[in-house]
Amino acid sequence: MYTLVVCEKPDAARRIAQALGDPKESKPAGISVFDVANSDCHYKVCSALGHLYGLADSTKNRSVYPVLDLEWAPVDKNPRAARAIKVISELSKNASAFVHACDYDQEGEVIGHNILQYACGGKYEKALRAKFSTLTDEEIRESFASLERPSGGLAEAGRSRHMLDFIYGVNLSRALAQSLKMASNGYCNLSIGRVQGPTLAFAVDRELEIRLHVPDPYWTIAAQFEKNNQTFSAQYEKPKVGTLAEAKSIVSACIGRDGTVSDVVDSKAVLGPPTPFNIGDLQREAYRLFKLGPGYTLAIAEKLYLQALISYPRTSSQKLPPSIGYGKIISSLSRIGGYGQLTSMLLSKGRLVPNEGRMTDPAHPAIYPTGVAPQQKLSSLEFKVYDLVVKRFLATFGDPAISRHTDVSIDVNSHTFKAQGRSPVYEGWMVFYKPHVRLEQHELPELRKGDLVKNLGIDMEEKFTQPPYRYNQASLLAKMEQEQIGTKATRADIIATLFKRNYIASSVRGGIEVTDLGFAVIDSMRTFVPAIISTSLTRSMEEQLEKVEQGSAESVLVIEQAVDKLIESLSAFIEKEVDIGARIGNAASSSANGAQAATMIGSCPVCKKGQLRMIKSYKTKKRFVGCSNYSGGCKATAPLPQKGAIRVLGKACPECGWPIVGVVFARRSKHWKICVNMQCPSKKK
DNA sequence: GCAAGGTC
Repeated sequence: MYTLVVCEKPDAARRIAQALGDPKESKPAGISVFDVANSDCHYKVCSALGHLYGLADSTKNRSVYPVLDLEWAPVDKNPRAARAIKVISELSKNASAFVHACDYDQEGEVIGHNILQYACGGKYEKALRAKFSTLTDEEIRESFASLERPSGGLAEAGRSRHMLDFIYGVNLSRALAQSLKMASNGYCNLSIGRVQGPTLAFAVDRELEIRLHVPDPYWTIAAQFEKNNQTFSAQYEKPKVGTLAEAKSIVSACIGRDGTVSDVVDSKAVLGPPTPFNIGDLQREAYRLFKLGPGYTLAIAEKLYLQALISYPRTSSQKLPPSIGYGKIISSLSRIGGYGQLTSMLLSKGRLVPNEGRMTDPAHPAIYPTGVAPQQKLSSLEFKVYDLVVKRFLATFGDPAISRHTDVSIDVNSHTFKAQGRSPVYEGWMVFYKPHVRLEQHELPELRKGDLVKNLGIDMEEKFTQPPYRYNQASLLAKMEQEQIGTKATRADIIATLFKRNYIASSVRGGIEVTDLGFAVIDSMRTFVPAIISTSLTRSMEEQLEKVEQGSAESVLVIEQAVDKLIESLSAFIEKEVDIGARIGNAASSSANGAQAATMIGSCPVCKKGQLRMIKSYKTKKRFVGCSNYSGGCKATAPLPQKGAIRVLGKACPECGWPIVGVVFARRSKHWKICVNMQCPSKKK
């Protein structure tokens, strides 16, 4: 007889088995099972692959809604998960006891609960719960020494969360699709949900801010001074001068007059080392440095993890417990090409203390390199991410960096100008994080209070207040983190879904633009189901589920209440269904033919009415030329080269009348001028 | 061809 230990993922099963003793691994149906026999107990440690059970629609018909009758069923489309269920189910038959050892959080509780209930024959309440905050040997042993009955409330809250998300998400998504069908018999893959809604709304709100932005003029004034044959510049004390008259009067008061140093303040700025990466930090940094999308970064990190080069990446922790063995990892890294010099600096430093962040994770520490040397050659992007993880890890052990700041005030005819000097004193941790960071260096001449400085010139410049920046993938993900919607494992996916739905699109500079379709969806939801595009739905859901967890609310009632509200919203929605569908249909077609991304390149020689525009196809993501009179029946199109920047030259081809565009490549190695018309007689020559 | 959440 043995105790069956159910874990959330294979990696966790392996660590738990190792912490419990000396495991023997077997692989029935390709699923790892670890056998650990001690003097006093015998464990079989097995593992799920995340959720093995999910909610299923009992009607099985996607055009029917509302669907409120849900059941838990094995996840389909994942043969490995199906095999895991089979293996666990088989192992449960001869088990005398059960330990629920999934991640100690709400989803982990659900994963283990469902396996114990559905695969092990209703063993959840009889099982014991292992509670750990990270998978270190000590914590695992401690958790197994103090096993308790599981909290049914936590599982109930988690299962209700699945229900609520399904009920809102699936039904509203179907309502959107159905409205389109009622209006035009069209079909478009539409969706909305508790996280998609607010995320799209963030982008919409930003888009509106940008559209409503009125540029306000202001003036900046800069002065050039000289001292001891060294020139330096200083800014007027007010960084923005509001009127032209004021700016002019300042310039005319100061022009040609030398200045006097009225104040010199020396200070030391200390910049502490960074915290170790959690997945969000890594995604943001990889975007900042390499312009890698968060989903891509996650995929690369997983690959590195599967090659044992880095620790488990899907973590929210910014902690590095000593049990991972700092010294051992750092000395192993010293044997991997290029890190020797950095690691020896750290190893000679004596005590190693990482600068940990505030965030924690129920199962894993922050992301760190394992010290294992890459067995196969990494692709250039894989290497970049790996190298970033290594350098970040090393940097967290570094000393604070120190920089000297010199802030100088210069008086010119009773006007004050400010100059700032920055000089590095001590690089500290930045040495490990090169080339991704460096101390600012900006020298000023030696200046003392009372010194005279020669005025070499004063310039004013008119500027305009800028609209806020568009979100990019990294900043939208950061906004989701800030607003606490989605999870570390799903945020990148949610953004990818919004792209896939054509709700948002990437502009040339990486900014996220909202398409007409995105606007139409948000508009309809704002009118009929405002809760679904607001973060307050997540907040109130969390509150309700907290009560379910504590046992002070019935999950059935919480779900019923949500259903009532949804039905109310849906009936109002259905009344206006045709109008909504028409609006969405129009928006979908304008998004699909790329009306937003159009750049005019010349007049259309075919219909002689429209303008030829450069369009990015939302389907193929490729650019091409199309006529603005497309809806009026002009089908003039032409392909474009997919690489290089297209320059609008405003010239028509003398042979055929189609526009000629320039194609410029980044390194200026090539430069073409081409007629876009594929059938142009000039091409036959 | 619908959510969000796990994980591979």
